[in-house]
Amino acid sequence: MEKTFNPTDIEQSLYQSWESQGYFSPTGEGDSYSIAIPPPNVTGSLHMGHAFQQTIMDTLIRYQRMQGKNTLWQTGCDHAGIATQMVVERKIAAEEDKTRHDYGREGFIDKIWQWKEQSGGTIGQQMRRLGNSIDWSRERFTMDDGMSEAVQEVFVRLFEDDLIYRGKRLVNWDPKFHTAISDLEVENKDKKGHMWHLRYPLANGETTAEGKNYLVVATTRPETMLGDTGVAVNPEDPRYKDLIGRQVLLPLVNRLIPIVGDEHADMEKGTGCVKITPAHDFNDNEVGKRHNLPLINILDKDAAILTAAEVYNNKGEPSNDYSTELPAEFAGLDRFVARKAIVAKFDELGLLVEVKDHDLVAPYGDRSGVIIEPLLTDQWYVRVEKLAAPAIAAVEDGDIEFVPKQYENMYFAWMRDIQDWCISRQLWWGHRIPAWYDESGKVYVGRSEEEVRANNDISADCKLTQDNDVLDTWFSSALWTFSTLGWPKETDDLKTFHPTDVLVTGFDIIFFWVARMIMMTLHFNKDENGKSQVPFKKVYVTGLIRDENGDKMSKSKGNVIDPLDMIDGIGLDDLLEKRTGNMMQPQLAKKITKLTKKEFPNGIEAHGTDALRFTLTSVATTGRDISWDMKRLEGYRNFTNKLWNASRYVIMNTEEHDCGAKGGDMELSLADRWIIGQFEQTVKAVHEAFDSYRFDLASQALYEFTWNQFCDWYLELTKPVLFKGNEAQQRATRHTLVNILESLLRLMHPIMPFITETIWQRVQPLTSFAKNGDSIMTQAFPQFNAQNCDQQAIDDLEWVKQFIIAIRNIRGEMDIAPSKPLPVLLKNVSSEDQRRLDDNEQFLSALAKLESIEVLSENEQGPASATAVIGDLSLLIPMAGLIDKEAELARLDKAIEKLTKEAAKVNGKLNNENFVGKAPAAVIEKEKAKLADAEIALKKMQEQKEQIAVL
RNA sequence: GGACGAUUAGCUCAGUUGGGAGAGCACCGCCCUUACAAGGCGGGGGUCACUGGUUCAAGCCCAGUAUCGUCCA
Repeated sequence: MEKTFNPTDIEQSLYQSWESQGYFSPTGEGDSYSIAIPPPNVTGSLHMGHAFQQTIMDTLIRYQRMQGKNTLWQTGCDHAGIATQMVVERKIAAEEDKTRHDYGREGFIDKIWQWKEQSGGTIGQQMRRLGNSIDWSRERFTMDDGMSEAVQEVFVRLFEDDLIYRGKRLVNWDPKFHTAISDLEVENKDKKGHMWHLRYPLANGETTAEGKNYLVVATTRPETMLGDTGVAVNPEDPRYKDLIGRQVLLPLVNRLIPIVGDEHADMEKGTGCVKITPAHDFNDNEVGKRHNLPLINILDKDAAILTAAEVYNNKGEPSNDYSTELPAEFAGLDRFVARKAIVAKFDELGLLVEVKDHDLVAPYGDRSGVIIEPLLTDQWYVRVEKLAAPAIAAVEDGDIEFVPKQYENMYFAWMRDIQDWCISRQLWWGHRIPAWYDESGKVYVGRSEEEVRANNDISADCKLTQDNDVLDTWFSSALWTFSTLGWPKETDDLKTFHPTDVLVTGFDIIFFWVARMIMMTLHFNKDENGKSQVPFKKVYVTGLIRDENGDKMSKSKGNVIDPLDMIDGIGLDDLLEKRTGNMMQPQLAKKITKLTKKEFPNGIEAHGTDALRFTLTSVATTGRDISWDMKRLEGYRNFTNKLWNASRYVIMNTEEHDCGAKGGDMELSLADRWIIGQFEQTVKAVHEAFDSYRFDLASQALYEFTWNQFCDWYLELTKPVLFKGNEAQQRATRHTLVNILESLLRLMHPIMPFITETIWQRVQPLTSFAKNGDSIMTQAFPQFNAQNCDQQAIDDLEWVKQFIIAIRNIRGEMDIAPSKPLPVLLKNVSSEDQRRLDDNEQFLSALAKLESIEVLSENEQGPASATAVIGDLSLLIPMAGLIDKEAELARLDKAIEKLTKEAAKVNGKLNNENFVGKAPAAVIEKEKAKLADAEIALKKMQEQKEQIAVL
């Protein structure tokens, strides 16, 4: 074996061999266990969130597979409507200087499919680098035929159940992409802006309580005044309440609009008067509904001012309530240009009262980056209320459990205040809405034009046109768990693998996706008893990985770390190119370069997949945010190297020898019996951790055992046996070495697949383990066996450890070289001590590097010595020529002080009548023992101090 | 303004019916000892944000305060 672990040498070829042998597919035997991957975006590339969640999924899958389950990890991509369309539009613009309109709808969609064939597999290749044991043969795509059929079926059935409707409503309009987007795709950001105070003259000679013939409205969006259909004042407001029911004459358009009394107008804020624009503001829309105000749309799809307004009544029907006339001078102006022009006009007319600085929250499209415009458009909606009720119940009743539990609150909060879901998108890439319109605009929904004609008796000469819009990508994602398994067909896969066992995802998409999946699945899937099926029994919610400063990783911040760069390493220049090349905002490049150079002056070293995975599991705590720490990754890379070298030691000492696999006399040492028990405890801890989704605790238990028990103690303890023991002792120790290591590799395999497989191939043949197949992947996971825990061995070895540590401590404190063998004298040796001494002299001598061990007779004082205490036993190392008097006195003082404090604390407790009277007996006993130990040690230390002091 | 979460060692974080305050990294000292210097051995370091309460006993339970974060308005 090489002296250092070199992950790049082994990972790729191992993965290919696993994949080609079909180890990732369900075996068809045993109870089933399935996980549906949250489908990554087809345009995406692997980021830390993917690496994190997929590592956890793979760990679960490998763990369950090794426990004999029929495991399926279902994968695939989602078609990512806007994102994909953008990618291909940018590509044809750059390469051919064409727009999608040059291609036309069908041609453009073909173009996207071509792109998908060529580039859509990127993320899949990257996922392989993580070691994911995914059944690639079942990979799905939300736009493939089967899933499209499922989407269509769901749409039609929901429509038939009156759970889908079409309506004219205010939506989040993205003026760049010309599509509606959902609330969840809107990012609200704090922004510095202004509050304009505009004078609106009162009509019919009315005056305010103060005698003014106008109202002053405060607004952050003056340009929308062209669409105002009312002014709201607070009904309690003494300044204005008498004006409720009167009118103002809207400047520039000379529209008479009513003054309404509404709580929405806050007396404390602004001027207390709020202009109401129901067609361009969500709050105003609500106010408008309450007061039956018409809606006037003044913006086109680019969010530029219309030549003529569109007037609707509050049912969304065209109306003649107001003139559609708008001032010609603003027509065609972009909303922000129009804002300036309108403010200037108000100023010119003497109607601009003042402009104040104002902090506001502006909605941005999360992909386009432009400010979202609330716009009145025809859209399709899912009526969610009815679907939400059973989805809430499923979690309340425990059919679905969130881990950690606290996320259920988040889920309930959202579900109980849920809005209808706008599912139409004005895009070309996606599932086209299966709805057709006749020439009068009447809508028909069906699986095909033929079905629509047949079901509705529409003759062939009547022209039908299909809806131009497509469905929100999340609509198809909501069907993910069951559509990937073949729904609407009743497949064996559905019977075997649905409901899935667990969903692993981030809390940021509980609303987007998790909740919608629950609603859709419950509605469309029933078990054999007719009970609704959940999509998954558990939702394991991971934290969000942030950068080392706790900031969200994003391309624009330039703080993204590519998981593959941590696996393979990357030079500074390449990293800079990656972070600053092809940026949306090139002006940030300089800042990002500086930041990157500071953070990674030498680029990123290679750490290998196993170290990355181990790090990811070890940060999988119950918290919500995880600050990524490169140092931690480095630490775990060192850990893989430690495991590698420990294995190297084991193999060097066993490979050419008799390890007892075929029998032969074996005499287990104390260390052998002890490590076997320690391993058993670790097995137990790992099972508990996996079963409770505490991956951090699992990796901690593995780390602790491997490094601090197996390497630091056990391997050292095998050396005296292997160098000096008899044949039976050597055979027993070799047997323990190879078998513990072999089992440990299986125990670690779910988290670190590559290194464990590589070493296992070398070690397993040396053991008596009866393997099942040629890969560690298909072996049985270790199970806890209480019979392997030998308490006597644990206690004895604990004593041995204490003995050795005590000597080492004196060495360290006294600056005695580790290479210098020391004589040790023992006082107060009990029969138990004597037994332990007799059994373990070799261990003690070797690990504490002792020259001799001598037991003093009862009344023998011994020479001036540095002393350590283990219970009643005193260890003495003669000072002669080795130890400085003052240094030893100082060391004793330090120890005495520590013990005195402890004794005083415990004493205080035991002298408290209330404590002695009320605390459980076991607790009191423990305290008493603690006090006794401290007092004995203290006494000995003090005696020792006196003895040395007189020298 | 509302809801939720956080506050424990220099940093990143564990701490599961209340009973010994922990890990990794960083730090200090010694050491190239035949698995490993990506290492070994030893060591230092915390008023568990603050105030009050419950309890024999509080990092943990309760109430309040402060600061930070996320989402919503």
